[in-house]
Amino acid sequence: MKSTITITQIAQESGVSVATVSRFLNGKVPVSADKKARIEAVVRKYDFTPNALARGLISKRTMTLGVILPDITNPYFATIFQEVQRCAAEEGYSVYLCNTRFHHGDAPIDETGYFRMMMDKKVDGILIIGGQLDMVEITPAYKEALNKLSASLPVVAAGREIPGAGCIFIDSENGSGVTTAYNYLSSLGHKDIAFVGGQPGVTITETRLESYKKAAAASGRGVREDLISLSDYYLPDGYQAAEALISRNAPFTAVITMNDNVALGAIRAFADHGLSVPRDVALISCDRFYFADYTIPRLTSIHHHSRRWGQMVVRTLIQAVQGSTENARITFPPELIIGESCGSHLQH
Amino acid sequence: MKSTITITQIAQESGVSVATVSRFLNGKVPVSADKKARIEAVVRKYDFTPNALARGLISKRTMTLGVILPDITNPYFATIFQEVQRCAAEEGYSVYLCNTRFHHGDAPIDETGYFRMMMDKKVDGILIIGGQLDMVEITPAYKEALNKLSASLPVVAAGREIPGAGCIFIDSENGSGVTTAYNYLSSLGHKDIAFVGGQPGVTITETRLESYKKAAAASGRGVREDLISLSDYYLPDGYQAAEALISRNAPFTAVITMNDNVALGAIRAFADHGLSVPRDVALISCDRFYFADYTIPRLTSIHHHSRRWGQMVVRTLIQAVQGSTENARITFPPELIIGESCGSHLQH
DNA sequence: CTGAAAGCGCTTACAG
DNA sequence: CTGAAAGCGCTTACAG
Repeated sequence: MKSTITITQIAQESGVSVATVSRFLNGKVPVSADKKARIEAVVRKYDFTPNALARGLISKRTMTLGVILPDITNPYFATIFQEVQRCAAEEGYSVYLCNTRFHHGDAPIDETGYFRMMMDKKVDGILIIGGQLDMVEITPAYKEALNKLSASLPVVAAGREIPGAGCIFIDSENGSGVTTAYNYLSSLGHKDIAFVGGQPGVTITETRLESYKKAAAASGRGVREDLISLSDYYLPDGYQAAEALISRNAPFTAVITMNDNVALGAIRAFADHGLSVPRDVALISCDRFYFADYTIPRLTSIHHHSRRWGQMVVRTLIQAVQGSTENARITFPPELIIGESCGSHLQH
Repeated sequence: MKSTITITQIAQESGVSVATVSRFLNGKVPVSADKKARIEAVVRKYDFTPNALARGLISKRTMTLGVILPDITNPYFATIFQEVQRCAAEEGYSVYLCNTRFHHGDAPIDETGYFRMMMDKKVDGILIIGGQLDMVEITPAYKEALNKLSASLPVVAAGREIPGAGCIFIDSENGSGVTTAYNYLSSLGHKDIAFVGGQPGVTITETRLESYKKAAAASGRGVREDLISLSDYYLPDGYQAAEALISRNAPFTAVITMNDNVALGAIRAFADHGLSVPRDVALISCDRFYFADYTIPRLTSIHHHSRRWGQMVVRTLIQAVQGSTENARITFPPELIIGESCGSHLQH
């Protein structure tokens, strides 16, 4: 539309060379006071800022980051992304957001298309959260694409570590939250504790399930497969998984759910089958979402500090972009937030 | 990191000029079959794709869009954004996401900084949803920045129309949903209907409040200011606004809330004050969020079809980018989804 | 159909 | 401190 002004015109009008204008703009090399003043006046007159494309083309830095994640409508990812984008903006970076999963039940689209897109756009670094990365079985095509990606730019991958992929891996989950949840439910007297939600074949689900099984085994009751009802991460999944659990007629008095979406779905299903949480079923969830303090009942859940985690992840990425090899991988211990859904507030 | 391959190298290895490779890559101009084959082989060998920066610099099209919105953790925006990004990706566009509001209670950051960022990055078009745009009082600085922005690239602005700003304005709200909600509550026998949530001074709040007042006036009972309790759009706001309403000791039997976050907060506040929804208070909300079918009680709310709306908005933007002047502004009538929160399922 | 050349708007050695 | 020049990796008239 409007013909935009360029550094050449600024130079002409200021009576200096483009090189000097460039130096003024970048502020690294000293420029004499009088030229500085002249340039500044012209720059201000036109409200000039340099073309980031031209700048990126020659300097090999675009001040641009890419984030690839499954589903921004999932509060877990939204919270992390928001923090990532905020910190990035503070450092002067713009960030692309690429979703790979759009509707509950739909197959996710291929992430590697985004890899290509981001490489072409010459982003300075990429953050991948979950998705194919988090599958227990990685396809060779995905691994190859990831290799290629991380060979050409810094990649921070939040999820399961893939040996030899050349990314900086950050693990967000070690299952300790589930252990805490299990033990807390045990301490309230529960013996038959079910596990609800999460997609089989995904690392985070398997990790949490593993912790659950270990805790169940340690409790002396042993692992009971009929108390495990997997599905996926959304509300309808929680609903269905809870219904499936109920239909088995296996006795249970408590459940651990994969996240707060699943928890809401499960609570709803229980209610529709005449079971009240926490009166009939105690519930503890993972990945505390923003609404957890306001549901009926308030959720008791494991807080994974996703906001702080997002900050840490983006800082790691920016450091990698800026050439640091240091691997500032601080982890935050998950924290049990007591609400009402496990019924402990009813006890004395 | 890895030195990337360029069109020049592809040309050399294929034994053709860079111009021919470029033509092959763009597929617009015919290339002879044998050269095509040779180039194709080399391109495939290196898995070559052109540098989007260089391409954008010369062609003036970056295949990049910018989205500026208040808060991606708000399900309303997340749903819209997701649809925008999906459609954009289908058309080959990458999209930047810029948040302006990060924490409940924090002041939003200045959007005009993002305007600059997006202009520098030479995005092909920008979508602005809400934020300062939606304030009843627009600051001169904002208006000037918006003018400048829309003078240099296509801008689709979802929110209140600002005369002379040069944007394509799309209105998402005419208050008719609130009218529907009010009338429905009336038909259930409610006389004292309150309005809860929403930030004063924001167009969407004022528009809905206006509809509420009109409906109240039309009902014969008149507008009662003590039944209006504004605040903001988040859960804690719904909670506080509901508490404020209760504390006034003005009788009411039903409420209309600004959105489903506010609804959840309000329901929670009512519960904490011994009021059950829908037994003691009937509730209808706006901006149906994804969890509305799973809360206790299930929410009755006005569905604004934000997914379809997002599709329409991004298509309008892409058309504008591609030079269309047509203003494909289809609107979807809001739809009342009956859940349980207004208690109609209890009546016979 | 095709190549040589100009040019997009910058940055950065290089030589003063 | 400063300018002329080369160059980033492409596209696109222009002339065949």
